Amino acid sequence: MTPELGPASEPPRARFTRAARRAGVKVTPQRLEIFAEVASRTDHPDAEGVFRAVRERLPAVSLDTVYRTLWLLTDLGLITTLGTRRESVRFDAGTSLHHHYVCTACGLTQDFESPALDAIPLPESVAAFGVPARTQVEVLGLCAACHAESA
Amino acid sequence: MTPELGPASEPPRARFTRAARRAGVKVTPQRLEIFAEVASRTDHPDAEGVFRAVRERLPAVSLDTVYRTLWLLTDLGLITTLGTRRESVRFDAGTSLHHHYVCTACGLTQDFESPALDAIPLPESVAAFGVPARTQVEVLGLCAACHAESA
DNA sequence: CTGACTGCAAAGGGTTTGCAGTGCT
DNA sequence: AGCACTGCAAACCCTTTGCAGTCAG
Repeated sequence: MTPELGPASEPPRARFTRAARRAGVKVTPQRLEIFAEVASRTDHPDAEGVFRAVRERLPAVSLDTVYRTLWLLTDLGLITTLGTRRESVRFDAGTSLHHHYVCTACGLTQDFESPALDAIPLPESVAAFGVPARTQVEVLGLCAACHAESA
Repeated sequence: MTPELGPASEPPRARFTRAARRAGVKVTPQRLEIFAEVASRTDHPDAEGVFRAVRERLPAVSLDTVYRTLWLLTDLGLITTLGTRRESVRFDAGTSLHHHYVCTACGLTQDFESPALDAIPLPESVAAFGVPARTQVEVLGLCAACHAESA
């Protein structure tokens, strides 16, 4: 699911081209433009945001191509998604401080507790963002079931 | 947005009743049942999952009441949502290892880097879940703008 | 050339909302 | 008794899918 993220130094278009050739998928102007857009941004745009930006250079792109391409890039390991995957919102009775183990393949989220992780010191730079309330560690990986399946 | 999570020891129904009285919202069988359900679970059900479970005790509940109640409980600070809020999926060109500062009010997510956080030792218990790939720290709080607004 | 890819439009699934009736306070 | 709350059903939004034409390899 996330084989490698590749060298950050190589220009986006070249990186995509190499990854696409290797995976046997076609290199199209839409895909180049979409990857270049995501790679150039430090905020975390959703599909709509990418669409609006890419449309300025490629007026004919369609939103569904943006979606298809973003998931393709995810499968190629060139980008990742934030938070839980393409699922519905999940709720959590916040009765105790805990951390999450999230399976990147199926989205299964399991809690674990760790007094050591509860007390992580934050870098000072965080203060610039606002007022932190709590800190959670998110461990991303494959769950046992998905790992067995991919073997 | 998340004033307090309250004592975990108090029974769920009593906790909800106190919180509701204090906030001036009504205590209904549906709300009691929905909160009791979420509080009793360690997995992270979505609205549909809560709905199915609650329906066994309250056959007449409707899915939209479950939604309304879950967001009410979130506003009361009794439960939280997992991952980013009720938004669309966001994408991230994963070029470097970074951590996230997430505003619990507006969902704004900002990256920051911290070599110290990159190297957190994980507790051994995590190995039981599967094969970890990477670890990210998620700092939850208000962003500067939302904090200013709530003041 | 040929199959993968795109754009279009319509379907899909999760979530929200307007309304009239119900029940908590 | 009054007003918040519920259930119903329709609306909504984001995302996905089927199809015919197009283009990269």
